[in-house]
Amino acid sequence: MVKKLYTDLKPIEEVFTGWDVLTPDERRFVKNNSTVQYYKKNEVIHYEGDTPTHMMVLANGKAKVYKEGVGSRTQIIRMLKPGEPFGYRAMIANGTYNTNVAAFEPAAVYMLKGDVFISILRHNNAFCFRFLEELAADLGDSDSRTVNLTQKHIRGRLAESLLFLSKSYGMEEDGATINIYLSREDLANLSNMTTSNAIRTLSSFVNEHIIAMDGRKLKIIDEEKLRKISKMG
Amino acid sequence: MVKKLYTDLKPIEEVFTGWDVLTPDERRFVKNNSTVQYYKKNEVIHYEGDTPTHMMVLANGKAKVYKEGVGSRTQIIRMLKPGEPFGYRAMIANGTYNTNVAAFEPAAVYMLKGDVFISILRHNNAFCFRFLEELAADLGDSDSRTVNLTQKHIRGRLAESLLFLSKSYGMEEDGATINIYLSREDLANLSNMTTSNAIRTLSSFVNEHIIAMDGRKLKIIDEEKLRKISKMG
DNA sequence: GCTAAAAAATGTCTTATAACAATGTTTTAT
DNA sequence: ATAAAACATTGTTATAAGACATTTTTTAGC
Repeated sequence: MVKKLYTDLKPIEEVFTGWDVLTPDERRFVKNNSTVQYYKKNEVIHYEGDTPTHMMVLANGKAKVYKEGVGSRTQIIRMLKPGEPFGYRAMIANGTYNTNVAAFEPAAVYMLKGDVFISILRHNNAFCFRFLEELAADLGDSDSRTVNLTQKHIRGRLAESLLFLSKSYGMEEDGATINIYLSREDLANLSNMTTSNAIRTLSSFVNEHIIAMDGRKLKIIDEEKLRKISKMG
Repeated sequence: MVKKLYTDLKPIEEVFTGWDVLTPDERRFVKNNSTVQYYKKNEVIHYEGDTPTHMMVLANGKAKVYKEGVGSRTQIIRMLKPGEPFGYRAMIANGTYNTNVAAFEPAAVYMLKGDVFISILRHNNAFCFRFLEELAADLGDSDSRTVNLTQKHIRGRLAESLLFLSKSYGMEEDGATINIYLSREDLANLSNMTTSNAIRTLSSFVNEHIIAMDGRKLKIIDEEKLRKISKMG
């Protein structure tokens, strides 16, 4: 099983497009200083407060970036899919991790030594610019997210999460089932609400024929309506 | 008056430390492609949705970065003080402005042509890295802010805002009065609450001898208690 | 396959905070 | 100096969403 994963895994230079701009030497440097780590379902990849040591790229699986707030309430900040880099922000900012990251499902993570990553950032301008773009996009998203989570009402927040998940992870073959299966609790933590309210609101959406549910499988029936609810707040 | 401002103004290379890493040629390039714009109290510097044309640095005055959310509710995302760059995130992300920026008080803004800014980013690695650090720090702040604004209760959010303002803008000579005078509405928009509730909560803090008020002048009496309230939520 | 544990579902009750309204106070403009 | 507008204050009411409790269903471990 683990062996199968090893052979299935695309090499680090292929999963993440950011390496495109590296010289052959730099590529070798990256390859020689990278390892793969495997994580079980629900296993934590790094904790808030820890000192970052590696720049990471999710090779496969799905993961959540989250923060524990007041009174052990959890807020999911961002979600990761294969090919996405993470864990590097803290290193660049020269601080500790600001968030936790955990795998939703069995995951493989490429880990590039921190000093190697920083060294390339400092020498290869195109590579540096590439990450500048990445952070610029993330910051815009984060600011929007702040406003959406604070101002929208429950229905709007949940509708937004469903649209986000479907856009981010895509649909299954039927073209309607969202290609990620979250627990109600995770869905609640993504949408800033209690688990009970996530369940209740999902049920309302089913009654209103906006979505269909089969356990954790969520199918979007009326995307237009969902979009409207998300927009209205 | 305007003339006085002109002569008082430090040159663009001095207000913002990011230029340190430029070559003499680049410095000249920046100087030759920069202008100064003056804004009146409450004047908007740029709007959400506009296409960015310049990288800007607040030369003097104070400004707010904010978003209009659902039902014309406003959320202040960030506040600017002299020497801080802004308006460049959208340019790097190759999109439109995600936020509005407006001056709290009469302000002077250095404006560097966008293509010049991008060109230097793409050629000077140290300069690029400098902005990478800037964005990395801002993203960490934004993520924390999301959680604080969604999970803390009203008192916690207001306490946090007061601590933030005092740290960010400093104190007056008395060592206690916060060196920025915000309207109740702005304070509310910074703290994600209605104006009425900002006023009510400020009054409670006064009754509890945590702060003292004199119009818009806010004096922190018991910082320890404020910190505790902010932490507890 | 059975038991224990975790997750989902639902109901009821409470409360924090927004919404609305009315009045007093300070700025600003002329 | 005066009127108008903006801002601050306070009270009352309504409600969205959390807290808590209970039951049902699903999942995981042995």
